[in-house]
Amino acid sequence: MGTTKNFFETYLKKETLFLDKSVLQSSYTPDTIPHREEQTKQVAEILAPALKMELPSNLFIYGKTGTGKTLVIKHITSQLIEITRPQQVVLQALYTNCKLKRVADTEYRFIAELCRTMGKTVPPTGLPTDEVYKIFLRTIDDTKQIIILILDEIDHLINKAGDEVLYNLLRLNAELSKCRISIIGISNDVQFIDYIDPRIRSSLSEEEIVFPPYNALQIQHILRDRAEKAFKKGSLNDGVVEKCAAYAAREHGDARRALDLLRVAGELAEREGLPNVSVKHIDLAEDKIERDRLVDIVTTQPQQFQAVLYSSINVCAERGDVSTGEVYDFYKKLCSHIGIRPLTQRRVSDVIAELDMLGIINARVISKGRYGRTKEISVSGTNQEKILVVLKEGLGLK
DNA sequence: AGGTATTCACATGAAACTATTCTCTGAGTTAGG
DNA sequence: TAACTCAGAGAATAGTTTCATGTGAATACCTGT
Repeated sequence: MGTTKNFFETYLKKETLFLDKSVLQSSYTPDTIPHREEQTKQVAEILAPALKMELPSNLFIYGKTGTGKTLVIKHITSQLIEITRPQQVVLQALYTNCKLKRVADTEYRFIAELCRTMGKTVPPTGLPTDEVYKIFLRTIDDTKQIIILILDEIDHLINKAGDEVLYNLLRLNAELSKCRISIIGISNDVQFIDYIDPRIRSSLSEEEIVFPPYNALQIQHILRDRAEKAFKKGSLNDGVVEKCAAYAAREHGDARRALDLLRVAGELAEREGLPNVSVKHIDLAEDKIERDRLVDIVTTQPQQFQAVLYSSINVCAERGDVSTGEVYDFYKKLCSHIGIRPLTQRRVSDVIAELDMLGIINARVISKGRYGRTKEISVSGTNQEKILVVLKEGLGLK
């Protein structure tokens, strides 16, 4: 008790490295977006007609994660709304992230989500889908206005729900009398547009803008900008920003990642009670971020997934690369041991594929000729111990 | 030796089934006037 | 008679199971030299 109190007291007294940590968080919106002037201008030009109550073209934006797509769009739409507020032009920007709200991965839920952002309460299930469409229509069509619908990570939505959603959305304008909708799609996947119906494609991407990745220098610039606000003077050693930028540039110029890296490195240094962040903290930070990510994913997996993962790790530890069948055998024994009903091999095969997608294990299909065709499963294990602990916890093993 | 055909051990697909959540509807029930 | 309750029908989703079909290449099996 007393020691905890002491700890808190010294904690409070301890010098912090940060001035304002929130500057490094992904929710932070800077006033200016460096190295995105060109894109900002393009988007502004495309959306400008909305000011005169004309419908802007539909827009499609590509770019890898952390290239500032969302930032630019949010920035511009909020400015647009700011300007229109005193005038009689009514403009609304509806922003939906199709991935973050992982509930919105079917057509029904997606539309329901839109209704909810409009302030309507829609039951999560129980209504026919077109009923929800009607609710949405009625809600937006009661005033003369322009709506800019922003669909972030749209590829996610289409992958799960199919492209009919888009078709219906695009057709919506025909059924509206007072209100007009313009759609902005944002996607990480550059090839995504090739997979959807050409008719939808042409009307959805009347305009296209590509956000190229930042290069190392640009990331350095961004980092320095933010670091100046986030950290106290002189708390970053030489080379820290450079190294952060280099790491992030290696990963297709992801600025968000660079910022995370810097923030976590700062936290680590601070926890050690050091007066400044040094290069080695970047490495530690990268390790920590990866480990946290894995542990987080694993704990949130359903029990069956955990069981399959546990089996994979164990069998792999025993004899290196293994096949689906071997994992399945172990898995069946595990199930009877802990008393859960085993899934079919068909399902386990899918589960393994999904675990592979999550990056927890590696599975690739190989043919061993006469000896069949199977997945070759391996576990790249730098952080296995921690994951195993989590798994045993989740499965109720000693 | 060179060329086909087999064959293994799953992969991959599609459809159908189960369980669950949630709304809506209308019949039956209740309580108050 | 109005208000309330409650079961059942329907809509929708997640997670499987069942059934069916596909598949890459190491081997087995030919064939003709």
